[in-house]
Amino acid sequence: MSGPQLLDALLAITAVLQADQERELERRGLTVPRTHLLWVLHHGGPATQSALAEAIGVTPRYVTTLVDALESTGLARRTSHPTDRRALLVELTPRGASAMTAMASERVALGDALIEGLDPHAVAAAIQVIDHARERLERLVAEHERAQEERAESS
Amino acid sequence: MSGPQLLDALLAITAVLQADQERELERRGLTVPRTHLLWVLHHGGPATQSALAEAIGVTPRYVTTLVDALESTGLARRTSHPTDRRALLVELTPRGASAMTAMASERVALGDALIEGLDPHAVAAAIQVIDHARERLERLVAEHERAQEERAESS
DNA sequence: TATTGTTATACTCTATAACTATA
DNA sequence: TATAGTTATAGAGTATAACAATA
Repeated sequence: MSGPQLLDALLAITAVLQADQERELERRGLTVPRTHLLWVLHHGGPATQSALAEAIGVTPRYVTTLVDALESTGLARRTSHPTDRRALLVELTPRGASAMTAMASERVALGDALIEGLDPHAVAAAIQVIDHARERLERLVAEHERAQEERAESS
Repeated sequence: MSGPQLLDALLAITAVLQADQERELERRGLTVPRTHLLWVLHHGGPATQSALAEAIGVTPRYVTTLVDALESTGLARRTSHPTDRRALLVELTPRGASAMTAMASERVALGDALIEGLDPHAVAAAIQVIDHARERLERLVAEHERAQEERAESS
């Protein structure tokens, strides 16, 4: 009975979060996948384009496009790989690094703002419910995929 | 302290939900905005393209593209408006209607699956926390927008 | 032979501007 | 004059396939 309600509540806040995020990115001249790539560089340091493709879950070809865009706006740059002459290392420029630092602290501020006026215990309990639901969902998805693979094999 | 953790938990489950949804849509040969349009037709009945543009928050031009795609896959169709010869009414085909019915019940099943093993009271409390956070967020966004408009006016 | 990145191509999402038919 | 929808065009997101240089 309350499961669908939880789903509705999650989808509703998700929609607002995404709209807000997109507005913030637009203000900085960024897009979602470009920001995702910068985020990976911010946390993991310089990386090859293949590694970035793997990390953000897109094709290597699309990483080329993303890095082109980030280079042209001065947020990242390509440097040569020290040992593998096929590969390129992508790294943040100082401007890219400071943009990521600013976004990280804005995100913490947003998180704090979200729970203003709420009992910390209630928030902690809600986090547990959400995490539990996510784990259930991940297991369901994994089962679906396994079932589909079996169907594909048998056909 | 726990605000950013709540945000993280929400973003994490959101990512899984979206990935799951996209896989489901792909299985049916649908896309997110096309499904959104079908959903509006399912709940509100036949509508003009302008009304649909308003309802799903895209330009009228893009509704043309979406309806073209839905017509070519046999899920929706255009009919003439009874009184306004400029306008077209878009409606679900029987196939479109049954696809929407199936998706609605799948969504309820997903909601139920999410909370398996959880105390209903805990779920209800979590829903309250999420709704509260959404309302806070909506207010913040509205304030931001007002502030930006003022800045735009004064410049 | 396998891997890194790029050129070529294509489809979906989405917008603005200009236009046609009708109100 | 205003509105409903379409043609024209463009940029972003994203994929596959073919290819070059290097390992």
